[in-house]
Amino acid sequence: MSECRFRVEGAGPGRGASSVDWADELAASVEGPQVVNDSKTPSGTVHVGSLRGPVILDVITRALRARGLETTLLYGVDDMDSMDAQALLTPDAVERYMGVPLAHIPDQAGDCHASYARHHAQTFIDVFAGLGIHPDRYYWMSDIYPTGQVDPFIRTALDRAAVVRDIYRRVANVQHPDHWLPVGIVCPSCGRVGTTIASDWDGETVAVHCRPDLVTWATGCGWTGRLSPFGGTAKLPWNLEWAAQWSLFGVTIEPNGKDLATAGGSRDRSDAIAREVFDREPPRNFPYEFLNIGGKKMSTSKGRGAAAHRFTEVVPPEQTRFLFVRHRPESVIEFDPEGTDAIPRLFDEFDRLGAATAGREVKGELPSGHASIFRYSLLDPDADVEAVAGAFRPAFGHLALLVQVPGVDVAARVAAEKGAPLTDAETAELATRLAAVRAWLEAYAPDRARLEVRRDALPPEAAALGNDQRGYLRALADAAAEDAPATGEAWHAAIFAVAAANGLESKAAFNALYLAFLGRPNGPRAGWLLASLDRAFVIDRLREAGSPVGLAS
RNA sequence: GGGCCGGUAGCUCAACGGUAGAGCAAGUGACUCUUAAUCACUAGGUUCAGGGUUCGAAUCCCUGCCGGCUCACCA
Repeated sequence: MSECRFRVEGAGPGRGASSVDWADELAASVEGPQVVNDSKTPSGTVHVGSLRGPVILDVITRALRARGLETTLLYGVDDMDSMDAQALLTPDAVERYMGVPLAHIPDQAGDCHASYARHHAQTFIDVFAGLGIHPDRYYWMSDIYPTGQVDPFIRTALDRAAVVRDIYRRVANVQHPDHWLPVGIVCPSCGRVGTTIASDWDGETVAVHCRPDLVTWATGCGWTGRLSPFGGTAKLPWNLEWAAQWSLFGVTIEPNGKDLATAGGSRDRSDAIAREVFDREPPRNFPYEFLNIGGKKMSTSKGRGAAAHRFTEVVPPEQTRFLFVRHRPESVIEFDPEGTDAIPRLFDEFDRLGAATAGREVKGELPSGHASIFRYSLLDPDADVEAVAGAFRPAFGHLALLVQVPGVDVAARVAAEKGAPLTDAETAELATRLAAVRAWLEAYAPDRARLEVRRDALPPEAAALGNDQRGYLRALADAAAEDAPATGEAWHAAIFAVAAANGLESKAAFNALYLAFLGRPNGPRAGWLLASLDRAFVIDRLREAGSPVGLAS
């Protein structure tokens, strides 16, 4: 099954190209109306990496339209492909449905979808929509075949079967038997398509045998007979189906992932079939690389790289788009969100390019084409880029700290940082980021990003406290016992007052407090942190941490 | 075995024929001071190796090494 298929010919973007120049260069190199196409087998969960193709597709479409070219974006669902992975089926369904077209398998989730294929296609359609990717039309091969639109291509493929076999042998080094025909009949007895083999084309019908041993992953029922391959009783094998789609829909540009782009791979075969069997020049190709997680291919079974819908819960749409847009398509993207600050950095870089796009001065060098990168990352293709870029965006890392401090009015703090009330758009952006921050802390954040008051016992890290700091903590405990500070401000004042009275630098004072309560040398606003805790606990902990060396437990 | 991408500072990457640079991390200091903030400064590189082309190579060519993905059955 394909991850997804997509790739620009001759040229991915050349070296030295600006980061989004690849899309603009492609747009500049074509003339007339364009049809951009991709299709996917709806076989299961969508990984984050499989979003790269759709994002590239969408950026290309936007670039073409920006140039004023009439452009249609198509997305196909190859739901006549047969089920070939047991793991995707519930155990009781394996026997019955292996080898059956995905469109003919009941929805395993039992949530009202018409079929297995519809269920899974819907999940990725939803994810696309969330990323601002809206194909002009989705087409379903299970709908297309019964209309008879594919029949002319099936007929041509059968008439030129020898040419097809030759292409397979020549281009892909795959040797089919001389009687093999390039068509997959849906068995009228058991409904499987992956187990049938057709032969003896007489111009109207083919001989069909549903073989128990044709493939290892499914068992045919043994049916034999003759059938017409038209009107939905059959499907073309993948490489021919692909080429037929190009002719059927007039596709002019079709990117594809590098799994298909390899020499002798699917794209080469389909290109040859388009030229030699269907007499049509294949669309412009545009190969793109994958997304690796921690140097490895992503895989949910290895716990790496979440499913797309889960990833997008943490990384909002525009940052997800940005992740893909800012790298050239032919470069592998290395991204490891697990236990790293990769996600906060992604936000920081997005914000930096936004600030630069708004004309503000930013630190560091900017990638070439940074304004385009920012623009193509936005959800709305018609957004007012200047206005969006100029909006205030609180730093992800800072929010991650604020949300963990009890009693903080985050919105007020953010407005204070901005120095002005937030606009409606900024308030909405803040809400989005807060949700992302919470999800990140829950799912990906490294431990060092998490704050936790060590209520159960004095953190071992507190052993590093110096005697001056211990004295300070004891003095603060005494002061707190006497004055009973109740508010963050009162605690704050007490922290400074006691530090001054003990001749301790405030930096060392805060350091002592963080070690005593959090087991780390820094943290959130200490006065407010202490005020949020039970006072008796605070005083006990101050005394415990303040015990002279040797007496501390 | 074939194809593609890559190997530049601790990490992520940029320079793509003209003096090797950023961000983050690290270190120092400042802010009469909350601190994962901000600011200033510092340090850190035989650009994987070896040949070649060139006035000049991280960059172009060849060879090799290393890493990753991918294809070779189906889709």
